[in-house]
Amino acid sequence: MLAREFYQRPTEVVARDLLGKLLVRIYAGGVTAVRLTEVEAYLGVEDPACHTFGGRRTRRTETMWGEAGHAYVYLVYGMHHCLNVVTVGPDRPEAVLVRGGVAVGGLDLIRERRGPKVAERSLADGPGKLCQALEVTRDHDGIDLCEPSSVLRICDDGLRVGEGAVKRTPRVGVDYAGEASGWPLRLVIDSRVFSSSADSTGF
DNA sequence: TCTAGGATCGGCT
DNA sequence: GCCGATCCTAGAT
Repeated sequence: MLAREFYQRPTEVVARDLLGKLLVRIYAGGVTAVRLTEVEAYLGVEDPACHTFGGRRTRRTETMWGEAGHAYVYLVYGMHHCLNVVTVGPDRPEAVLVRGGVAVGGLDLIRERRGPKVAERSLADGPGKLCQALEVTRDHDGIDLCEPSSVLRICDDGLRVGEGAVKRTPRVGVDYAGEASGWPLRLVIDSRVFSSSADSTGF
């Protein structure tokens, strides 16, 4: 399990280092896990795309104003949840949006949540899908990812993601943010590198 | 109170 | 590629 210090670093560094890590969900029915392949950095009060831009502090965003290493979960479009991890520290309301990953553990349980017809690579390749796959809801807003008993945690299993494997692009769905919508704060790695047939070049 | 719009997804063309 | 679903949040009145 990643320690608090991991999250207390600059948001872009945390985002970069989250790629390849395991997001693990522990619940009554078992354990599921997703390896993270897509994240976005949201840089707080100076970032027009961020929920806390300009110092906005509301009931929804309260978790972002707290300690690093906690989960910030909110509802978008009235029906999908989005999971973020809070970074930096108190009164620096920044976060990394977890946009997608590859299901690697508890596949049967994930399929129960996502449906039997969904292609394996599509089980968690979007922020809403990932939350559905791991049964993450607003009930988890504010939980501590560093607490040993936490039902949601992020682990390092030793996989190393080489710099050459990381692609940087503008963030998705933030056209309203003007110039900031073009900032290259979305980080992705090719999920195919995790298939058994791929070689490990670049890692 | 009221209202506009959203850090998405899946089905249909 | 387009479009509707669906409801909460934030900001305005």
